[in-house]
Amino acid sequence: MCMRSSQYLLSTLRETPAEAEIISHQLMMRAGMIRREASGMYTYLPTGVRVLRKVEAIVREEMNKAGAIEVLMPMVQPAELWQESGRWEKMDAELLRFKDRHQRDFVLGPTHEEVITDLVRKEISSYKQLPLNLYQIQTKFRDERRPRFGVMRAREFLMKDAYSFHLSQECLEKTYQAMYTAYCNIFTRLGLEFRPVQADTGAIGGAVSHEFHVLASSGEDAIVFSDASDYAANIEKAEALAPTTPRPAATQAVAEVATPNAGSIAEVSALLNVAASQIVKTLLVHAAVADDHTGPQPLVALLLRGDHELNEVKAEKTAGVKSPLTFASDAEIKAVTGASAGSIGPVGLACRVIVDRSAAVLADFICGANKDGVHLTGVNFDRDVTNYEVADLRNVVEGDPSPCGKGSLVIKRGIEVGHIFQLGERYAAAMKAGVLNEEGKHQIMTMGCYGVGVSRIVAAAIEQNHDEFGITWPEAIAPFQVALVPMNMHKSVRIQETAEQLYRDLQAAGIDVMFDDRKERPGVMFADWELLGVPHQIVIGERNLDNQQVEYKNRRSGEKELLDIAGLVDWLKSRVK
RNA sequence: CGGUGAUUAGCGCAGCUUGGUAGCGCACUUGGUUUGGGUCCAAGGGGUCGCAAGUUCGAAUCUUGCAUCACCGACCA
Repeated sequence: MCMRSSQYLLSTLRETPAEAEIISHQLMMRAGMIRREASGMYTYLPTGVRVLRKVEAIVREEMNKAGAIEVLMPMVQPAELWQESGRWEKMDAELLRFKDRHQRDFVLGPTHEEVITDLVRKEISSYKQLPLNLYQIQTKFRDERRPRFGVMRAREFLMKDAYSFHLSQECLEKTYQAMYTAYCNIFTRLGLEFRPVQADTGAIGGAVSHEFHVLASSGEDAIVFSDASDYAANIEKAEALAPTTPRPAATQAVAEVATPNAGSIAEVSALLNVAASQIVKTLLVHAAVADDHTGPQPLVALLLRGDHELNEVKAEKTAGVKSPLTFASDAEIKAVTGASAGSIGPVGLACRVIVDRSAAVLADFICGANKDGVHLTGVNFDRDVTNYEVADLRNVVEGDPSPCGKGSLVIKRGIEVGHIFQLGERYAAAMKAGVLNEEGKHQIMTMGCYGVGVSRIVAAAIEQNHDEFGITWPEAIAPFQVALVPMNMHKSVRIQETAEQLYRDLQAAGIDVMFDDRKERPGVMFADWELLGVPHQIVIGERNLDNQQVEYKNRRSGEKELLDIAGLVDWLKSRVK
C-alpha cells in the first residue's frame, strides 16, 4: 500500500483543536487520522483507516489461528431478539432504539449476543457441530451518556466480537483459554504493554471474566497487582481482605461534639484534628425491593472508614442492596435520619446497616450524630451500634494485602482493550438455543464471548507511544513503514531520479512506503512525518548524494545514520515488520 | 441525567464590560524570495458572529428561549 503524498489526504493540523483533551485524541486530530462528525462519532481519514486496518489484520489473523471463524452480522437488529433475551427492558438509554417505516422496533447493535444466538440456534442442531467459535469485526453503537477522549470512549466504534458455543463447561473453558492466549498474542504483536486482569462480569453476566488492559496513566480503569505474585485484577473485582488484627476494646464514652459547617470527612478531620481513618462515613443507598413494592423507598446504610472509597460493584452485589446502585436523595436522607448528608451516622439509625470489613475493626470512632452540625466521638460497635452486618464494600488501596495471600497491592491505570467472558447458558437459555446431544436429548448450549476494542486500541497505542513531536507507532500498526523524504526535489533532477527509483524499489520489495513528493520546505516535511510517526524515514539530499548515500532516521530512537543507496532496500527489508 | 463553561472564517483566538454593521495568527490563492527542521515580502479570497425571538434608530455586543459542544460528576461488556 504505497502512496505519494501529493495524491494523498494528509490533512495534518499545526494547532491542537480545543475539544481534544487527552494526548491520543489531540494527536489523532493533528495527524489527520480522525474528524468529529457528532459527539462520540468520528470519520476516519485515510491515515486513520490505515492504522485501523493494520490492527484489524492482526486481530483477524490471531482469531483465525485460534480456530475462530469470521462472520458479519447486521448493525441494525430487530427488537424481538432483545425482547426475547430480556435486555430490551434491562438496558436503558444506552441501547439506541428506533422504528422503521413500518413502525417496527429496531436497535442499533451495541453488541451481538442476541443475533449470534439466533443464528446458531437456527443453523446448529447437533452436538457434532460443536464447539463453534464465530467472530466479526464490526461497528457497534452504544449511546454513552458521556462520550469522551475521542475514539477512546466513542458512541460508534469498531470492535471484534467473538461468541463460542459448547455443550459442557469443560469445553467452554478450553476455548476460553484459547482466546486468552490469542489475546495475549494479539496485544504482543501490536507492540503494546498490556496486562490481563481478573474482572467483574458486569451487566453481561456470567462467571469467569478477564479484561486486557493497556497500561497508561490516562486509563479510565484502576488495575491492582500483587508485588509478589502474578495476581492482577480490576479494582472493581479486587477483594479487600478483612483486617487480621482484632478490634481494640472501647475506652471512651460516646460524646457529642459540635461540627458546624463540617460535612465532609476532610472537614471533620481538620476541625477535630483526627485522622480520616478514625472517622466512619455513612452512605445511604436504596434497598432492593419487590416489583410490587409500594410506599417509601427503604434505605440501607453502608459504613466505610473515612479514608476509604465505596466500591459500587461490590455494594450492588451485596444482598438487599438495589442494583443498579442508587444513592438516597437529600429528602430521603432527611426523612430517615432527621439530618442532612454531612451529619449522618449509624447510632440509632432506623435502617439496615452494613459495615465494611475495615471500618468494623475501629474502636472509639467518630461519626455523624444524625443532627445537623453535630458528630459523635467515642462510638463503638456492638455497644453503640447493634444489628449490623459486615461485608467487603470498599476499593482496595495501595499497600493492602493481596487477596491471593502473597505480597501487597500496587495500583496502576489501564485502558480496557479486551474482555473475555464465560457467559454460561444465560442467552442460550433465554433464547432456547440448544442441540441434540449424544443421547439424542435436547440440551441448551453454554456460551463464551470475547471482545477486542479495535478503534480503542488505536488510541491506546498512541497513549503509550508518543513524544513531544508526535506519535511513535509500534512498527506493526504504523500507517506507513517508511517515509521517503527528498529535499527540494523540484530543484534537482538527480534527487528526483534517486527518489523515484527508491520509491519503485521499495514498492517492489513490498514495503509500505510513503513518498513525500510535495513541493514543501524540508522543515514542513520532517514535522509531518514525525507527527504521523512513520517508524523509518529516508532523507534524500544533495549533500549525501555525492557519495551515493542517503540519511536514515529512526522515529522512535532518533538514531540517524548514512546509508549507501545500493544496499538500502535490503537493509530496510530486514528492519521493517 | 445533574453541575460548570463555551459557541465569532477550515483551525486557534481577540472583539462583548461601555451597542454604531468584524479583526489577528495559522491554513488557502497569486507573484516574488528562500531551500537539510514548521522562510520572508506583497497582494488576495473566505464569516447568516450557533439558532430563534425580544429591547433599540441601530445588536457579535443587552434580555429570554432553544440547540450543539466540552469539562466535572453520575453511568458503562
